[in-house]
Amino acid sequence: MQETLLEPVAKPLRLSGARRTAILKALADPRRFELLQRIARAGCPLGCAEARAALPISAATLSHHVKELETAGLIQVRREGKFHFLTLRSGVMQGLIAILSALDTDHCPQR
Amino acid sequence: MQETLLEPVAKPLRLSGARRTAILKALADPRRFELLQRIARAGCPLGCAEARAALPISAATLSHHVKELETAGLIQVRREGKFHFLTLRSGVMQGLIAILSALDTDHCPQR
DNA sequence: TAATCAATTCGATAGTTGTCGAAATGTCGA
DNA sequence: TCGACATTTCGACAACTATCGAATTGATTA
Repeated sequence: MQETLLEPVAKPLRLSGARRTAILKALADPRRFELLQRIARAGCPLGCAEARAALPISAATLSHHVKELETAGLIQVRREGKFHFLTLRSGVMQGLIAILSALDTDHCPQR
Repeated sequence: MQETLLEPVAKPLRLSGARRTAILKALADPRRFELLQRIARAGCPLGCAEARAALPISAATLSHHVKELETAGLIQVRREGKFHFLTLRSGVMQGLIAILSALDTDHCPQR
């Protein structure tokens, strides 16, 4: 791995089938999606307190969703003492988009 | 990526939040995803018999998945007498990709 | 009309998941 | 060390979903 760290936009990652499914499942929950949108719009590292204020869910549930997003590799969690900060991992999203595009571009000449 | 002239790719649809969730849920099942890939690669209208041969599931389960994909608007089912033929609705996928791209392009300057 | 085949619906079941409150863990400041 | 605060884990529960076999609907053909 070389110079990827400060890149705002990473290259599309190659995703396995299992990973693809995990990501799609993570995205398929409206609260998690909302959370991702907040993170994307936040100027970036989003504190959990802000996240919680944005979503009408308990701390336990938020923790659950954050873990799902982290496990799927969609976000990165920077843990600084008491607080956690959430950022997107953009290469993953690009990888997913690449897969979805392939579904579309193989389009048929309609019989 | 070169801009395409030959493909019957539709314009991206604008998707509501509920629709987006329905689509992501539909995509998040591995069998449904596999089915979509088959349809995409098939040269197009895919018969249910072929679909069934490709997936290790019962007719009842296939019927269930086809309905899910149809309800989400990802595929169109042309019913001709005894047989049904499946085709992609490509505008929907483009719409989803547009939404997912938005998640990514708002990327932060990694403070 | 009867038999046959494709697909759907029904009913049941097992597994998954979103949610919470309560308890536990971990961090920081006084 | 103590207490306040942030987050996680635990245990439980309700809702949802993928799956199947059996029964059903609907179309084609003998």
